Amino acid sequence: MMFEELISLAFKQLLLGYLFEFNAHGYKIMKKVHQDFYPADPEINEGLLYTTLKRLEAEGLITRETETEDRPSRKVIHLTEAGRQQFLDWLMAAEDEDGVKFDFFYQYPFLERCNYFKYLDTEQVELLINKQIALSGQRLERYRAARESMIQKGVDRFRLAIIDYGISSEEMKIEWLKTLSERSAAGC
Amino acid sequence: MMFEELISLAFKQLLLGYLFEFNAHGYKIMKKVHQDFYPADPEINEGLLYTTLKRLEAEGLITRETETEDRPSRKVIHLTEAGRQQFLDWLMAAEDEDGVKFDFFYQYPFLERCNYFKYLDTEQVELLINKQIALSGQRLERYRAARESMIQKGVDRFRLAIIDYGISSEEMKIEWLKTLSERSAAGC
DNA sequence: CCGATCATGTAACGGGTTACATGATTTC
DNA sequence: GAAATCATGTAACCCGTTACATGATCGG
Repeated sequence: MMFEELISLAFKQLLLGYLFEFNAHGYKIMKKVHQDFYPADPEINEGLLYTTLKRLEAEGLITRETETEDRPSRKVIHLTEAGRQQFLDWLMAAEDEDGVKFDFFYQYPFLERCNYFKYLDTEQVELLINKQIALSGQRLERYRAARESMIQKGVDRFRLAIIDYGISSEEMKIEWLKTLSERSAAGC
Repeated sequence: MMFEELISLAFKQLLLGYLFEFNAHGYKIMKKVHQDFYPADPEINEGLLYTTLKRLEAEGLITRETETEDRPSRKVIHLTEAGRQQFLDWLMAAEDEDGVKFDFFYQYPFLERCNYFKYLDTEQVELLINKQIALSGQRLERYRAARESMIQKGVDRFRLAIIDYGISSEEMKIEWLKTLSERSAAGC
């Protein structure tokens, strides 16, 4: 069968996760992905979706059956046992390192700019920092609202913990940005 | 000239940043990138480097002059005025949002797994959490060591702030992981 | 002189984005 | 019957990875 060492990549894993929880057809998944991650409404990205589904089918991780009863003829997807197993293997894997030395550097794009702030004058730096504080504040609001709606929907404690991570992360950023602002002002 | 809306992507921007600070040839940059980001010693990735340099030259952001004096014939790179300007434009840009709703979700791969922890039993979850705590602890040590060497090298306060962000980030993660562990244990 | 390092490059391939094509069904 | 939405797909392109090719020079 030979697909054991196909490294589980981002989108593929996302699909397996969705399909582990419910059976659906492509369009439905697309809608849900965008509802979960994107605020935009054109609901694009059929490209990756259908090509990845084709690949998953070829790898024997899913099956797709055309539903002729429903008029627009959708293809209902089912996880195969191999697919289920591969998802669980990923879930229980303890390793997720990829060898990058300072991964946090890429996690927050602002840091890339910060790297060169010595070439800017204090006012410009102050402006950029304040912009970031505002952005983090906006994200905090969004995350807190999301947390509330998650509680009302009754999501499990692990998923709630994820949004808590997001909140802590933004709070930490804001604190760090304020310290940075002080340090920047003090150094001239 | 027409290259104004070429969105500045990760590696391209990294190169412009390096070249803003010093003139160098490809091989030297490659060494430095790996020294800064990768612990491995095979020092691979010529592919992206030289193709990107070619692209930057075609875009008029750099010039390359072959140094015939030095024997292995290196090509010394210089940022053009357009290149310098594009770097500064990026540096002073206040926007870095890309529309992803919960970007932090992708920032920490563990969260993707956490999303499905309700399907695992408490011991397995505990195991995975402890592994993450250990990993964060290792990173913390590395970052703190890096901070010390940065101080000794006399890097500017903004670059020091970047490593401080990394340290805060890992400390926050560890705290969050411990809370998660408690919550996980309490829920059964 | 042999291996390590310096130095520059090409080619194949991968996931992901963007844009387009197609057609059925629902809604107004 | 026109517009919106449902539903599936292809094709071109881009960044980045992996692997390979080439050759000069330096240290043992």
